[in-house]
Amino acid sequence: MDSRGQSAQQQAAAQRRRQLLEAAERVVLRDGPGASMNAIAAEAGITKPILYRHFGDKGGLYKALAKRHTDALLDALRAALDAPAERRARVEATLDTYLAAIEANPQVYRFLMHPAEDAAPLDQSFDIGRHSAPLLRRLGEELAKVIEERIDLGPDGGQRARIWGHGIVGMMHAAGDWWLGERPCARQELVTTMADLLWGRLASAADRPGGPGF
Amino acid sequence: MDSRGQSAQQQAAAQRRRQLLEAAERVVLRDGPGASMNAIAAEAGITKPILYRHFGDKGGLYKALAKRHTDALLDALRAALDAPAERRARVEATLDTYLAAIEANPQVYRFLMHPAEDAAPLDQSFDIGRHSAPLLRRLGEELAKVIEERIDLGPDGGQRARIWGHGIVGMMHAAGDWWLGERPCARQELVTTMADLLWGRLASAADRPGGPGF
DNA sequence: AGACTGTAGTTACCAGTGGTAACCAGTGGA
DNA sequence: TCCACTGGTTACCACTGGTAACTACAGTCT
Repeated sequence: MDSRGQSAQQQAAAQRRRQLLEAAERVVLRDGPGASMNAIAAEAGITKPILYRHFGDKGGLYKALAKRHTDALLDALRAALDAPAERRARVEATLDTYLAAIEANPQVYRFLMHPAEDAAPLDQSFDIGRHSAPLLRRLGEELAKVIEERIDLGPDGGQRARIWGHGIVGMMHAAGDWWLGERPCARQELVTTMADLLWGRLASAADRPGGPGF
Repeated sequence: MDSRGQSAQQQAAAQRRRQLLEAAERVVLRDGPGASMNAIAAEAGITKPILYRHFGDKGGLYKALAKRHTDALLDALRAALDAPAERRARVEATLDTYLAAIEANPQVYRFLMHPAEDAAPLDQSFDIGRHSAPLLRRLGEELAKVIEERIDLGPDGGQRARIWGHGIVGMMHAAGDWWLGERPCARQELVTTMADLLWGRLASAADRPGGPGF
């Protein structure tokens, strides 16, 4: 074996795989998540069966395609989360990083959030959320880990941290999705307002005069 | 026209439509969101084309199917939101209502959240989130309305209310989805912990000893 | 040289999907 | 009796994901 522990053939195969993934990405960006395997193969200058040899099935291709972006996003978020600053600043930086990413290329993140409903016809077992949004799950778990490591939440803190992790990620995602569709305000304002929500301003805000509180 | 403003024929058609929807619901609950039009038609004891006469296309059927459940859920949530109690109690009641609903029949809500990626092949315009989760959008807007009506958020309060509305709904959804998959704790604990998050406990919690704060 | 093996690539196909055109049968009214 | 209408059907279309069977060319061993 050579210095990297793989033969020249394996290396060539890996490079080919990268080329195919790039072609697939071009097509998905152009045609949306419903892009067909035929279209992807054509873009790569080949035909379907070799795609299947490399990636098994469409899910495999999409998973490989997703991995690169999720890893990149996760790295960026971890960096924001680990920056040397006080808690509020970190939260805002993390939110802003996420929003900047989805703003930069929305198609990619639409694809990541809704990756190919497969729905095996004979699968009796009900698998809610397994294919729904793996990226969100990963983000939630990751955030939960950071929260648990850094904040003292008393007994059962692990449980609380996970709930908060998934909850905050969901908040970020839903608000970001809505914002991206309507663009009702600047990114900074969205970030500040969401951080305010996490800082308890919903609880401390005054009732509107003349009605029962929310 | 008769007392309800429709002929007997129209009335019969509406009833037929209801029957078809019930059959469709049975199939979707059994086979998941990927259920085929053929299967639905067979369950209703008929064949495809009359489904298309009634609902136009699959999206139409699914939209009609979704409407009933979303309306029911929205009503329940509005009731919890409007109950005569203090703010915290209302928030908890609303969260609990949502979680109880998705717990009661998860399949229905999985269907509502991911209703049939259509992705018209020639649609160049990028429509992030338009088909992704109409129910979540509706919930977000609804909550935003309630927040705006009842809480004084100063100038630009409408904007803030919408951000919070979508954010809170996203939090509720993501945490609920995760919880439903793993069932790591009782519903009540999830509700309390999420409400704590909204009440600013993330901001007020102490750092873990020996590290920079989150 | 010549045979053997493995791999990239092809064509041609399969079952099943959403969707539609054309037709058939019964029913009420002129 | 003939006409329009309506619920329903069969038979099809283009296309999808996925696969089997084949060709063509690389390298290797005898």
